[in-house]
Amino acid sequence: MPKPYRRTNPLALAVLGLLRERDMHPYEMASTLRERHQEGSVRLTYGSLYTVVDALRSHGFIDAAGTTREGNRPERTVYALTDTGRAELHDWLRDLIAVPAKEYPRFEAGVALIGLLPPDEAAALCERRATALDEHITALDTVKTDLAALGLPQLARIELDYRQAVLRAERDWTRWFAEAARAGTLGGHDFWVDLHRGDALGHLRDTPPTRSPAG
Amino acid sequence: MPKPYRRTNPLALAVLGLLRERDMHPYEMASTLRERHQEGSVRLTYGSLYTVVDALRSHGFIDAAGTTREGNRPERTVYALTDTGRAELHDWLRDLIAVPAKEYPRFEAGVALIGLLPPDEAAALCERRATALDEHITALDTVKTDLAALGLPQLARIELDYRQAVLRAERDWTRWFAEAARAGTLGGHDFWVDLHRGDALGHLRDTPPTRSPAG
DNA sequence: CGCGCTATACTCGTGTCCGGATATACGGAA
DNA sequence: TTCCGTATATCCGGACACGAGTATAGCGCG
Repeated sequence: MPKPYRRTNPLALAVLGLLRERDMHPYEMASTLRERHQEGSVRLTYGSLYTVVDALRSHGFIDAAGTTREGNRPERTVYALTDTGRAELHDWLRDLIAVPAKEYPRFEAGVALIGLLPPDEAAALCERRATALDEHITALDTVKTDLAALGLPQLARIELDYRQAVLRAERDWTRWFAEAARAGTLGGHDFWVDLHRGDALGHLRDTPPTRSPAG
Repeated sequence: MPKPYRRTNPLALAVLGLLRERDMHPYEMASTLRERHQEGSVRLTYGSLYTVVDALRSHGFIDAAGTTREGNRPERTVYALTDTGRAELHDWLRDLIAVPAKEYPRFEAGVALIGLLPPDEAAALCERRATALDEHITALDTVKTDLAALGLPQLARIELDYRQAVLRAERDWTRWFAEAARAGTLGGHDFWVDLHRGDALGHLRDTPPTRSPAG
């Protein structure tokens, strides 16, 4: 009774996707992912890669297809996709796309506590963030034109379009918030200001009145 | 030489934020977070909570302020924020807001591999997702009006505004993609269709021509 | 008045993640 | 020739996450 596979690390999905094309050894998977700029959408670390490959093997989704050795280099184990592995890939992918999973972006945790900082500092930090996001977005533009120059069609770099769309929304919201915090137009602004009165040194108050600024 | 704190789990940030208000024992932190609907922006599980609290203590950010016991219930350890803890909270929060961290949303990994599914199936799945996102967004609307009815100002639920803004962008992109996939207007569409010719049963091809549809 | 349900308050074990260490090969410069 | 940086290829240990388990308390209901 092998316990069901938990589909945690998306790197495992990428591995299945690669093996659908051809047999590979782990290091080759990593280089191929890098070559295709997939490390932008899937977190890739060697430690995780070998853990994940082993988990997939123990669940029967991939098979060791043999080992090779070149000279005195460490032995390489080449893996191949099994039929259940192919089914798993298909199934996982469908699920990933059709059903939005709850994500916990770090910035959202920060926003929930942003009342702990004084309004003008919060605004300044958000402006910094918005600028950084702008740079990120234009950087993705150059990546896109680079890949287009290599002859890759839009479909082959579609996740960049997605990322840009989300980044733009993030930037717009952040900039809106910075302006609203400066202008004092947010509901609860007076309370926010009161909380940080006499907070010139920038450290946080000891005992806020009644309830948290964020709750 | 205590190794530097790595600021991994945002739950630790939330814990520091709570202790800034008043001393608490872990279970109380959990209930307070739930009460304030913060579990929407910070992942909260008991296992992690106790791990995180212990890590914060071992780094000197919080202190055991004493233990209490009611009747024969298990002993409760109450924690208090230290000065370094207060500084850490402030610093972490500033960093979280000003510097966008690379995130790896699961959907992006799926989008990168979406060429592995035939166009019409991909479109159908994306439409399902877009509908689910619509429901999510309206659900957040009711949460917002509920909290407003309780007298909480906008600032106290600002992270809901943020989440909605991002969800809307996600939904719009997803719907745009579904339509483009159906209409065949994406760059590389012919190639995409060819890949899945004769794929009526929905399983994936064995050997795709030359290169992956996503690479 | 005893039965089951929910709330309180942790604890533990297993699985996962990942930074850094290890070891060889190879090409070019000094 | 030897040194050094980079590419090849994997593994290990410890930190981390979290579901599931444990145990008591209190309350409502028949």
